[in-house]
Amino acid sequence: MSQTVDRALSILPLLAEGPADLGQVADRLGVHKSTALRLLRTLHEHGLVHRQQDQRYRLGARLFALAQEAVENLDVREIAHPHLVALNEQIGHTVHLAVYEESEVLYIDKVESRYPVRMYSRIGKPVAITVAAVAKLLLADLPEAERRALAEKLDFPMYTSRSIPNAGAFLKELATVREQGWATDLGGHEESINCIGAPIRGADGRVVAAMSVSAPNVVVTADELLTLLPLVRRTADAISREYSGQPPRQEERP
Amino acid sequence: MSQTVDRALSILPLLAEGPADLGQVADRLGVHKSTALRLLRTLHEHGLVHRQQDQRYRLGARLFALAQEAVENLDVREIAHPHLVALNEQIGHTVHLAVYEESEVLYIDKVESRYPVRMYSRIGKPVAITVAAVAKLLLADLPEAERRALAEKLDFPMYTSRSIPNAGAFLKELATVREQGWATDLGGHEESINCIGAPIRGADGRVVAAMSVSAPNVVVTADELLTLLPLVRRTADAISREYSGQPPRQEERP
DNA sequence: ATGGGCGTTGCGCATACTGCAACGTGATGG
DNA sequence: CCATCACGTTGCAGTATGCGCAACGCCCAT
Repeated sequence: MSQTVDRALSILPLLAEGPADLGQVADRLGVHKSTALRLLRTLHEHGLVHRQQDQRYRLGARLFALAQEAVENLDVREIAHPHLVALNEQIGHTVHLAVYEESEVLYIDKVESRYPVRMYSRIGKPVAITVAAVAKLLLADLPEAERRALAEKLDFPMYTSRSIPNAGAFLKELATVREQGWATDLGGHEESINCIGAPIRGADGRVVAAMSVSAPNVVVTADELLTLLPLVRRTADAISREYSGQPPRQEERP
Repeated sequence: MSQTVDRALSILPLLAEGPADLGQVADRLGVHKSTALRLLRTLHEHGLVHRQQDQRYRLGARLFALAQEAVENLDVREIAHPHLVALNEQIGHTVHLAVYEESEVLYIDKVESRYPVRMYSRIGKPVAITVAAVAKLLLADLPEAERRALAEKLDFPMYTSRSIPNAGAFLKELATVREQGWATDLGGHEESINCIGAPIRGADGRVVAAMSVSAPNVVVTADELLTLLPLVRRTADAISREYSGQPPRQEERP
């Protein structure tokens, strides 16, 4: 690898600790001042480093801009898809991916069950927001005030006898989901269908998407479905890691 | 400046647009593939670049971590102080700097008036949150739900006849402040004291602090104070630019 | 089978980076 | 008030270091 670049990049974590002047940078790099100066100049031209008027250097605005731009251009679906397919191949049931957008939860990807019995859902279609596992996961991560405001606005249709009936019960359920880090929908939308879901998180820990596995009673019981939970959570975590740009753990290739 | 580092850093904005493979990077840099490979490897070792399993490169987790760390280590007060002093020297009145923290607005810096008449305020002391100009500026930037939740919780003491009396009036005032980008307190806290304030924003546009200029009626009338508004706003903008690591505009050295 | 596209490696050459020493400047203190 | 120091900056000569080339291995598609 490149020595020059290596040295230059070593400056960044150093400046992350706090502002430093030329001498300090040169010392900690173990190079001559003039060398450090040239490196800092280059970093400066790219905006990664900012020079304050006491001449000391700190990290620059470009760093934020880059991180932000990268996040905006990140496509959860693209990253998640191979993982979802792999999971589907392993367990056979329908797998969903959903995001929260403007007070709605939308399916953005789906891998169909291998079994003949299928369920009604369509990519781009809003989710039954008061009962679906993915909806619970996404809403559970909202700031408390927003969560409460949204809960007040919602209708709570009784799709089945096990649907969540009102805002109070809903907020309580969200608290549980937030606590445990996974969610279920056991016959709350369609009497005979159960779901288990897990959240996908970005680099900052915020939930950016949620995935779920759905199966009808006739194929597996709710209890059997729940035994798949560790697998689902591991898949979601693997997607989270890859989405946030961290190296994948061993043995977790999709 | 350094050619190698220059090339390496040029890769970052390129990858911010989206994932790219080795060939694309080499082409856009105008260098041989082997060169691009070495640069990418170095970036990779520092975690700034992440390799997904289709072999393409994207920005890595370290970049996000650095950006976040940089934000945390930013000290608004340190950056703002010389600007506040310069403003005080120019206009003579008391200048305040305040931030929002855990449902409170706190003074974190103050430059005393040159005039004998002073006002009561202390660094670290919570601000009269329902009337102070700085409080309005900071609260006006909160997410709508949080703003409303906070307004409901607050008391609205009638310091003077012009104090804001209730949550409704307060939220309306915040909407105005949010709209116009500056705020006043005309005798709302102490009958004879007026304030004008402006927000200080970070790189992402969020309000990170607010500053204000205060003066008693006996020195300048409210109308006279308002003529200083452009100056205050320009100072706040200069601080914002420096805080977010952008180069200062000409003729705006503190 | 066979070709093309891709990432990777080893190597010789010269470019571009390094460290030194000297200079300018602004602050400190005797 | 000048001396001294500390710090950033500049020009330069030597060479370490990064460069492009060409060849290799691999996988996929034809």
